[in-house]
Amino acid sequence: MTNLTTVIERHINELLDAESSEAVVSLRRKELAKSFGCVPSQINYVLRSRFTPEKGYLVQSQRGGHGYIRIVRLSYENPESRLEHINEIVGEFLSEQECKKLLIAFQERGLINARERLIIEVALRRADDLGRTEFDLSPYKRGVIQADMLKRILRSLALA
Amino acid sequence: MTNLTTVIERHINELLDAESSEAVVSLRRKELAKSFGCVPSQINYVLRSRFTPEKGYLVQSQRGGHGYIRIVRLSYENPESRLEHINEIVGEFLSEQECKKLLIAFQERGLINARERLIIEVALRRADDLGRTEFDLSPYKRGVIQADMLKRILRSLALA
DNA sequence: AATTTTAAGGTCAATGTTAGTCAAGATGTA
DNA sequence: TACATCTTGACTAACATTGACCTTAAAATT
Repeated sequence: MTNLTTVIERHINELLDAESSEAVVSLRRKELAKSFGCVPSQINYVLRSRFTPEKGYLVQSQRGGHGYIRIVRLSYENPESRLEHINEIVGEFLSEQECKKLLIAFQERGLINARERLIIEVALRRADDLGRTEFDLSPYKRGVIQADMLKRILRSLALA
Repeated sequence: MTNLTTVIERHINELLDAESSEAVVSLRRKELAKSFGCVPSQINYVLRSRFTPEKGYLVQSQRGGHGYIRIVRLSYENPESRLEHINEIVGEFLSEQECKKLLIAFQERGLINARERLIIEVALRRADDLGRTEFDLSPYKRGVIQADMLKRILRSLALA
């Protein structure tokens, strides 16, 4: 028994997979909620928590009569857009938890595999540990170093 | 009478061994703790001390309803068994050039691939750069840090 | 054309259910 | 003894679900 949010997430992903060309899907919030037996705002929660930019999605919507929710799965095919995307989602500072989340998301998107994730986690952990135990850096400064190192690694992969 | 942490560690490893294909296991923290008659946070201690990326494990978790802890084992072989060999090859100190040579050799032996080598090079170079520009470390000290980080990464991959 | 009605979607706060953190104390070990 | 490792529990943070109330856009009416 998995949670509803994940079930709805999978359903939307199936719809996207079925779109051979564009990977865009349009939904009616109320209908989707009804078919899963939940309140409409649950759909917003699914979108907010699962179809985020760092997971590679764009969400557009319109209210009123003939309203809709449109979900786009972005591909970032050319190196330029991948670099831009990486800079955008990693940002200037990353906590250890945020780092892990991002790496998991990247693995789920197929941008890195498990071994690569392992290497990156070990390197970042060591850098963080050195910063804490050897150089007495503040959590913020360490977060900046982590974000910086992660960006460099991801950028090098994006161009490879 | 061995300690609880080790007992729980063995239990999780048995669960991983039972997974024939992918060594992945999902747990409920509270249930596991209950079955061993300990507080839930003991499970976190087991994970933090025994299932680290340095030992070849990746841990993901989710809180809230239907929460879980998922453990992935990437290297079956106990990294400790090959530790001396890695220590011997890498040594206590590594110049940037020696690093590159070593990584190329590893790639040629098929122990890592081009992407993995790239990740490692970027991480080591960044660590070296930080040591030089931010902390004014001597070349020797930086070489020690590089060697240390490389050894940790190689151990995590349980390379030959 | 302006106003009202209707039909969408959005926001937010309350609640319940997990897991994580941290530090103090207990136990084991050199 | 001194140091490291283990154990515990109080407190914190994150995630999921729900519903009351808000905003927007199109259609209908005046």
